Amino acid sequence: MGRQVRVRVAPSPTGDPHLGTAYQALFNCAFARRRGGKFILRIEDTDRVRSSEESEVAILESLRWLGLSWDEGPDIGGPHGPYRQSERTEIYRQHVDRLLETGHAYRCFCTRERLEEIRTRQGADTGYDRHCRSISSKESDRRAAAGEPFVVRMKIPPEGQSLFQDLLRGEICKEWSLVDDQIILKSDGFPTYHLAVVVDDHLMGVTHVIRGEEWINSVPKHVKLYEYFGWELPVFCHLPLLRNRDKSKLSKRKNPTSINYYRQAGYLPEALLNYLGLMGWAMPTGEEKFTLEQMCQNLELEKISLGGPVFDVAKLRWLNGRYIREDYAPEALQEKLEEWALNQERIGKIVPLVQPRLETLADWGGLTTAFFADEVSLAAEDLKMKGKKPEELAAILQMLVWRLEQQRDFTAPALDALFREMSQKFGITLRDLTGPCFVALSGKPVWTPLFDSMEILGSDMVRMRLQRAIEVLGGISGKKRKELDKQYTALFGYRD
RNA sequence: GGCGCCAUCGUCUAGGGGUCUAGGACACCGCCCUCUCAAGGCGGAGGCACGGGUUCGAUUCCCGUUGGCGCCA
Repeated sequence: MGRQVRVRVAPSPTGDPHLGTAYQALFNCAFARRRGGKFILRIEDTDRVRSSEESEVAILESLRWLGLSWDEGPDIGGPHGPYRQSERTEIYRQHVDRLLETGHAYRCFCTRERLEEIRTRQGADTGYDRHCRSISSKESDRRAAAGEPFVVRMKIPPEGQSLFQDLLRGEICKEWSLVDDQIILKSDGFPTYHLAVVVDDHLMGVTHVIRGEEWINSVPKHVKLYEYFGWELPVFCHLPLLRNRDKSKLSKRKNPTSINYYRQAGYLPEALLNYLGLMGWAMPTGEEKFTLEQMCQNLELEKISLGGPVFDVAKLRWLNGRYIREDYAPEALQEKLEEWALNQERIGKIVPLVQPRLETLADWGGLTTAFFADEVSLAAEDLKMKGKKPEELAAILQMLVWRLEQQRDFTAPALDALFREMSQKFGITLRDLTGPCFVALSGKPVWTPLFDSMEILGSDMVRMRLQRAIEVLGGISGKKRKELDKQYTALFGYRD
């Protein structure tokens, strides 16, 4: 039992802080503590287009809110930094050079056109044809020096099979002939996930790679890289994926996945974390309510069950209720409520919005419930847009949700501009567009000013309520969604 | 489509060759408590996907089928 246990969670800062990240973080963190090891937080921001600092900040913030803490990370540093992949490009480049020198990797100069041609010619099943693998290193150096753009690919054995052990699943076997010569360095000089994860995990001394099941298929490549570098393998442990009610991978279309949403919706961090701990795992006693501390004392990775657990909000609500009932004296609960939303700051923002609409002070209650609620009750007949059928309205709302997902500045003036732009592009009036939004967000056609109200509600709650309105309108089929996606791209550019 | 992973009540799970008449929790239903509703207590309905092996005996082990999910395209 030589080395100290070191584990990590490695989120990509490309969007809202996701429940899945919290889930992985929880099991990694608990395992590290159980074994007296270290838990590392690393930011995987090699996707320069999609990564943002706001997202990174939001992720760290929400993990902290949940009560998770890490021993090393971009915010607190540590002996194996930097902990942000974008700051480690030089390290990756050196490692790629090393593979190039030892002949385990090669430069690929193929153009996008050529790659597409291969794809159409060979059909979907086979990947890259290894065309550039035969270029001599002298020739390769010359072309690179001449400034020709290239990516670097790792060499995969043409035949045989890859065998590796997964802590939970035992031996896993995969034919090499089915594995592509994976790109490890992109043309922009940034590494791909596969290289970065291996280099970082090794350099950071990671002993156990505990992550989502979605990565199982890429383990052979990783194992090969460890071999090429001559490094000791970590233990691989692939956890099941959180699921929607229909068993598909948890997604924001079908469930709120943003941790911020749960915070806004009045869930307690300890309850949410506890609930995540119930996904795939159970206390030896069977007790369902437990603290992070108790989980740390009892976690056995081997006991994790592998069927993908469905994230069931109803049970989360019940657990949350137990915490509220059992762990808070009325005074403490009052403090919680203040911390949540019943505070001067939030109420101070709402007062000016309702003042023109109050005839008595008591009108406050009816006018402001939507600010202190999770879902609002919706009547389908109130959700309508002049001259549009329900499914057309649903489509417009869907594109609005997509547009809002990309909106970082969620202040009233910015939302004002966004709505004007959208209504113009849809060829409808601003009023046409805002009408159904009042209903979707407040449950009623009449409310406080939309953009200011949206700012107060926050992006996560707004999107969740719009999403729900779309469902009330009958939802959007898979086929329709694809069409909409195209239409959206034409109007607003790529999303995600 | 190819490959990989997975499979206990609707959902989360316990169990793992005989103790299983398969245990608990959420949700559901009924009763009790009670000024209502919750909460709480008691009870009910509800599950080992299917087919072959192995075995004296499989829900538990092996193989196949089916189904689900994921990854790649």
